[in-house]
Amino acid sequence: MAKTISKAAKELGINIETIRFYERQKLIQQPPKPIQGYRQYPEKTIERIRFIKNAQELGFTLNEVANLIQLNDKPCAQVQILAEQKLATVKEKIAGLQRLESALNTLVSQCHHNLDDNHCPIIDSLQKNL
Amino acid sequence: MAKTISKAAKELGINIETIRFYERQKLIQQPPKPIQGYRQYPEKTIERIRFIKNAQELGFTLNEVANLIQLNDKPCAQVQILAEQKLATVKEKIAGLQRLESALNTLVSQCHHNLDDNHCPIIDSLQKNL
DNA sequence: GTAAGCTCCGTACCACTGTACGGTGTCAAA
DNA sequence: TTTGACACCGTACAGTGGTACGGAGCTTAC
Repeated sequence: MAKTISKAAKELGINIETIRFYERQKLIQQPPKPIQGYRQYPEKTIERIRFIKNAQELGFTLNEVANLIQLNDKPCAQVQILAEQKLATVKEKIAGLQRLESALNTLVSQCHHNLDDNHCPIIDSLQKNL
Repeated sequence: MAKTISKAAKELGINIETIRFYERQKLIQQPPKPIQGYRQYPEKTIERIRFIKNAQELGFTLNEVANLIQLNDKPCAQVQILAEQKLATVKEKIAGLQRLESALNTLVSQCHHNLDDNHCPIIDSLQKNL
């Protein structure tokens, strides 16, 4: 089940060095070095890296991911509080992105209605004081 | 009309050093140094900085802003394509965050129904593949 | 005309998120 | 048993987006 670092990296589609970096950042645990042979990365660790990558995709920094991961040692009640806080920031992020979405939508549709190809409403609007 | 760097920075609500940084990055042109006195930042330059800041708010990197600036002379259609690409990634991010939101919601409500404080459904789920 | 307060400029530094390098150890196959 | 590939480890460097500092020079107000 467990894999060497390069197999793990390949499966995850990331660089070996990234895995080592996450180890240094304490985002994942470095598997113990066996007396003989290379470190073996268990499926659990690989899943955690996938979790990190997923969270990053969603706009979480590694620091935020670390917080999420630290939920591990705490009693359920505390985990819940942290999860609720996270939920609130997720909601804020969604709201922010939705504002962005509608701003971009407006701009793009202005472009659609624009007949003068040499004059762009997006460029205009970015020059204004919002 | 033109302003010294600190007046410009103040008007824009940014740090003086940020203006200098943009000059070094060639995002704005440094006004010529007069024989006597300090550099004068014309309204056009201030507008461009506003442009940069607005574009950043919309999630464009400085590199993308540089592209946008180069598009200034180009047809609207090309600007539109860039904006649409950005729009697509924003939509993806929103969808991802909404999935996360509902996952967190589920977990939190599971916590609510959980009686054993030493065993947390959220922790269980973090071990899993998202 | 002098002090306070700007500007100028180069350089250094910051956090973040990796990536690369070089020397050495280990493994597996021919 | 030798060879080539991979692992290990520490350290250095990279790109992004700034921020800080220090020693000049210049301006403005008193």
